[in-house]
Amino acid sequence: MKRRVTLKDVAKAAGFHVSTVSRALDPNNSHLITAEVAQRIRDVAEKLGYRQNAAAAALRTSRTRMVGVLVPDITNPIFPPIIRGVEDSLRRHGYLSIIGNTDGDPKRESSLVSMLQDRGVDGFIIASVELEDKAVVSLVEDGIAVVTVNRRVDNPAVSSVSNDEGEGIRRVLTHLVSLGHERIAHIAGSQRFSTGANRYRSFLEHREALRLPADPELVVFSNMYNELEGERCVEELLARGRRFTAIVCANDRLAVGAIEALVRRGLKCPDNVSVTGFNDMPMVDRLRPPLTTVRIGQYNVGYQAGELLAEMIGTGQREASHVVLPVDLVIRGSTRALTTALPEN
Amino acid sequence: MKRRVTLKDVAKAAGFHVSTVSRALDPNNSHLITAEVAQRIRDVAEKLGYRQNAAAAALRTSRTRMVGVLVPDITNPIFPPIIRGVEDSLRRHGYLSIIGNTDGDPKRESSLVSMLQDRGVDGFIIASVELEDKAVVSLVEDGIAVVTVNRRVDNPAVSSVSNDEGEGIRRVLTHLVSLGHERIAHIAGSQRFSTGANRYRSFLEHREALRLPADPELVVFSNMYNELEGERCVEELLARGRRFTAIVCANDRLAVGAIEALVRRGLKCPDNVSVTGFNDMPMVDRLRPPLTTVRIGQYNVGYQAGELLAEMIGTGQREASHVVLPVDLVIRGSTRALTTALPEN
DNA sequence: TTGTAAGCGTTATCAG
DNA sequence: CTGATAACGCTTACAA
Repeated sequence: MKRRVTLKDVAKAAGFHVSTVSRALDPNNSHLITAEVAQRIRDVAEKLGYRQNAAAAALRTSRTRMVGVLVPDITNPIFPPIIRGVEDSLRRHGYLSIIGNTDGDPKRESSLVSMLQDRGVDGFIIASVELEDKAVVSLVEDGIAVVTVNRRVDNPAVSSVSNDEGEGIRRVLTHLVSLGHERIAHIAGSQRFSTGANRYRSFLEHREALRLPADPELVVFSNMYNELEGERCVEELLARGRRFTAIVCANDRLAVGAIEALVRRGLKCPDNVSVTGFNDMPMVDRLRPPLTTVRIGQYNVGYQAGELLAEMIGTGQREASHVVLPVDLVIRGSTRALTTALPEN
Repeated sequence: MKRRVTLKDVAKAAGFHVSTVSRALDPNNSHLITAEVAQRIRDVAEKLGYRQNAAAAALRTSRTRMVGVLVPDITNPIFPPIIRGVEDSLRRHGYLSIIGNTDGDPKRESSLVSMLQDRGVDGFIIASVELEDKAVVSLVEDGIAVVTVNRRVDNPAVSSVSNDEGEGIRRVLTHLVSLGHERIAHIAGSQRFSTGANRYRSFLEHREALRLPADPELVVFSNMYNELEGERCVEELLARGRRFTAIVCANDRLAVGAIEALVRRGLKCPDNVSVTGFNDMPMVDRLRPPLTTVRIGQYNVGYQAGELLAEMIGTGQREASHVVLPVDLVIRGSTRALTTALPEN
């Protein structure tokens, strides 16, 4: 295990001073150096296998070229493509991403944040925020570069890249209406998250705009975005005894659970009840029935967040931006035109 | 944006020297200090909001408490649980994980490796290795701590944590035989990967042990672990015109593609052909039909790899270990007893 | 048990 | 354009 080659080694071998070598090797400063000297130095460095010691550089410049990426749980299929987008973007700018799983626990989140701050990350991309997220807001107030992705904080000072949830829900509802549905239920996401809150608000808004019956009993709130909650919410919906012919779910996992619960109760999707999701996560096109859902550009939302953060770090600019990306309705097998026979549950 | 609190600040505030403060704050050295002094210092540090500057510590000790985690593509559903296991384990030991996607490209892999070495990571967990992986072997030869996870390198000097592929295939085959199947095809994984090679070898081995017909035309090799390749392989299998009543696929994604191609050709699974997968990745229990597959402990394989790496880093021990974890057969709907009517394709 | 001082490898400032 | 020098914040012999 041999000692790493340092600037000093290169300097000695090349016959120049370390500071000259440092400049020659830094693209931003190499123009200060005679071109051929710079080239010679680069050759020597290459030959010796010189690699910058990132810790030393970080200590000196107090920039680590690392960013922290916080997600609730990498295991949730929605996040990998987002993370991938973030990483690809950030890597192009020379940043490495450190990923942390918060499990949606604010305590874990702030402990992770401080762990990453110890490491001196240059910024944060956060997918795990809640609408009221003190940790994130105070990060921003301290002048740290932060971009939330997919979700937003209820504070315009925190930059974000998110999806056009309103448009997604509008497209879902008009699609269902075009199929003849009127009594449409909603399994809402947790209102602690901007996604849950926005989709719910849009549901109400467009339900009204489309002049659909506004029965509050047709909305049930989930606590988490998972299949089990989807099942529970359908059970609750059925228990309320209101008639409905379609369910708009706040995300795909809820929809998957919802369909499962319907089947268990002898109701078929889409024959008896149409169901829609949100996100178009991997595999939902292969389910039976394939899920009608709103496609978000998962990779892209991550990529754009990376770009935005890189710019904030690079320029030192801390003015907040809010990027909202377009969505698409993907019509598949879980929605169907209303026929004569309506279920009377 | 105020200056960070340093040891010196704490020292001044507490009325001790920085070295004393450093020791007091380091659990490994605090025993060298009068207990109450140590406590007082910790209190002051806390009050001032002291956070260690990791870059400075790393520069001094040349240990960063970061590890590199390389996967082919985080977007592939098999990896998130593994990564999660790695991270959870490593975090308990105080390490942060930096994840990189290689896309299965050896060039990208070695570029990532050197990027991470620049950053001075203390070790590597690599899920993206091929059987002949020069980059990884030379890493190990340089004395770097490396553990491969899920896959192995064809070199016993490289530590690994993997699954009992042989047992998995054995269970699959005996299951199929118990259902009356005899002419069993195999869609093998790429032989560049230990998983593909092991599962293929085990297939041959147990096919012989079970005295099944050994028709080489019943094996077709995929190039990548994805659905499209599964489809292609089934097409090839059908084109060969040999009779078969079951297909053992080297992994779940191949199986998903295989079933799709079968359906397209008017063959039903499991009615006409039984299909098995490997990995039990998320969602395959919700497909139609739900996939019979071999369950590996995805989280656990990652966790164990993290433990092993942490130990290697901690002790400096570089002797290779090879951990092989048990697997389970999960019988679901994609396999069925052979009935009278055999398809004659 | 605590203090002193050197040095990890860079980069930035200042001279020349 | 290049060289000398200091300093980033921490750890660790060694000295007291």
